[in-house]
Amino acid sequence: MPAGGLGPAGRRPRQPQDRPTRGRLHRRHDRSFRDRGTCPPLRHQCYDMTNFFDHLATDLRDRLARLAADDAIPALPDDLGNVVLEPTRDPAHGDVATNAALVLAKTLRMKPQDLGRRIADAMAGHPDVVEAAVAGPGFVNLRLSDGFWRARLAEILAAGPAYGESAKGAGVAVNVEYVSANPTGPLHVGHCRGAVFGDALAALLEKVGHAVTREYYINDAGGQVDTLARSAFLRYREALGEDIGDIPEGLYPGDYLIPVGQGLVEKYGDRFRHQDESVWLMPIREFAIAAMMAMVREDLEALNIRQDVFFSEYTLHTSGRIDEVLQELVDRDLIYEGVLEAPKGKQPDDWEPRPQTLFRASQFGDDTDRALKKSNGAWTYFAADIAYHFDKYKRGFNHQIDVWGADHGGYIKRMRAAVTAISGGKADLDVKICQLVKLTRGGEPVKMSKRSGSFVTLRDVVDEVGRDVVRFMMLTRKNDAPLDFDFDKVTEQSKDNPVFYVQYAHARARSVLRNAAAEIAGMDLSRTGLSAASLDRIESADELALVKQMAAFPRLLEQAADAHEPHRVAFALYDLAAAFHGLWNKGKEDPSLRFILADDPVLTHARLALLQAVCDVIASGLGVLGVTPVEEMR
RNA sequence: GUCCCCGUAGCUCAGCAGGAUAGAGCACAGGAUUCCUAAUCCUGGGGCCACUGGUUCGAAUCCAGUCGGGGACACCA
Repeated sequence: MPAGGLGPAGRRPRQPQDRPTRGRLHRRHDRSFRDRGTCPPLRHQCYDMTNFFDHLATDLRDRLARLAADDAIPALPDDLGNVVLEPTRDPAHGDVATNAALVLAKTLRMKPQDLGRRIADAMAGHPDVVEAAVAGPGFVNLRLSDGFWRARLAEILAAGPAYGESAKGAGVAVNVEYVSANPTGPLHVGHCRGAVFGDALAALLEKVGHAVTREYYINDAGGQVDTLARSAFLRYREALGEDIGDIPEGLYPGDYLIPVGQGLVEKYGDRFRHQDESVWLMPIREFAIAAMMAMVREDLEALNIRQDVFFSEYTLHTSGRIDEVLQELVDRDLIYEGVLEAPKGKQPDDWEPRPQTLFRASQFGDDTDRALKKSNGAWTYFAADIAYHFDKYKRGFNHQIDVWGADHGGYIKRMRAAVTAISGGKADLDVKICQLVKLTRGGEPVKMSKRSGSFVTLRDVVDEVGRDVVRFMMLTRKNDAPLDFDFDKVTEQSKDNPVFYVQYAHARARSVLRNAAAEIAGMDLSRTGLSAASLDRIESADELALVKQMAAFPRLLEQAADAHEPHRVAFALYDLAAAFHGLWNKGKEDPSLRFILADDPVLTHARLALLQAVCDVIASGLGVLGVTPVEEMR
């Protein structure tokens, strides 16, 4: 959809984000993923080797069951759903804590403190637990042995940048549909955010074991592509030597259509020049859409995005698929002819009560029923979208995510309603909304682009600041929060700039490893060599804190994936970078904390292993975001 | 009028499935460099988590309502 007043005459220009992305919202209480039925009540039961919280949680549950079996505590309830084992916020409370005693106290009719003491005693039997204590209102705090943490460090080194991959998703198929911009012009910044978000989310879901399909819905039916065809026809006449003057209101003025006009001349000569629109509209439309989609793919390629499926809306109309799915809804009495009430408040001037073909969306949580046919008899966009989501369902996607622009928020309920209806409640749809990107340069708003005729294109941004910067920056805010993007700031080499900050941490660590290789002869700095280092020499509190932080990374990935929030990965990397920079600078005050110690090659080797692990975790996280870790800053 | 999102430090924002004393950056004040990149780090002041009620062992977090900001509201895509 065009931005900046290019919409069909008489309509309010749409937001820069026409109908871009689409996706799935999964509010915290939306339990679609959690209730897959594959996990027993206690959280994170389906565990993976790298998420040690799972191991401990399993162990906790076993020990609770044993306590009950030994009559040390009353019988447990079936559902331990609220019992969690999580990292402590304050290191003074140990490494991990469980609320088991607080949650179970009431049903077991015990005082939280008493229950907590039994749990603590039981957990003290775990070989890695060096301290188990009841604290506060009844938390059980556990401190884990240094050896336990060193084992996690070894795991990171063994996994490398693959660290954090898990089987939690169990190969369950998820369809992520994103970008889905109308094929009427180049992608703009709004699409850019949705593109990066969707792609990172897809990668995140893959990382935790889902079978992900990345998809793009081509809106190649309807009035906008006709407008595109007319705009291309104008450029066609121009390519034939006509002076077309200014582009009339209502047509797309962008320069990007000039080569399309030339291409049309190459293909068709002057055959259409004096023909009626009814003759040239379809062939030119087809040609122009193909050209636009080629351009869109190039733009996405610039961000390293390659989607698996490009699905044409037009084919839904021509293949009878819409009639097919709607017939199913008719059979279930979910479609009727009726008259909608006029919306209150802002009423359209041309409103007239009229019988329409309506879908009973209100039976599935929508605010009102929704129209499926336009006044001219054609299907509405929504009707086609139902068929599209039905198609996805039939292709085996019980879990669907759409990533959309902010202006499509009002469309979410009906689409979710439709997915529920067409799947008989078997499929879920989460729609993720991406808020606007505010582009600035030195604080001043940036709005125009020559190439597009109005909006700043995705290409403008990527070409100027680079793919990695764009990708990272787009994820430094939660998707539903507006994002400021300042051309000057994002390329600045300072702590202000999170991209730089994280990349610098990686580069710094790599730099030490390179220097070590040059300075210290005979040390094996290969991954296997570092894995064989004497990790028991990692013993300072700061170093172990860094290890603990990295060991929490797989869990963070799982949680970010469950919440469909890839931005959490970006924030985690920032935190890890901060911890690393902090450790680094301690070496300035206290030289014994430096990584390279000429007089202690064994300790040096161990610390270099730690350094390699930092690189691995950063690389792992950046990999999810689609950002390349750098070896050095330039 | 209805629906959705948002409201946390002066500013921009995190806050992990309800958890213990609410965090970071910027800005402000002070400090650290014979050193593996000071492109960094450390310390400090700063908070009615918009408001009111509710749920409970416990609420910034969940629920209801109020106020304030943004967005969307037949047939467009």
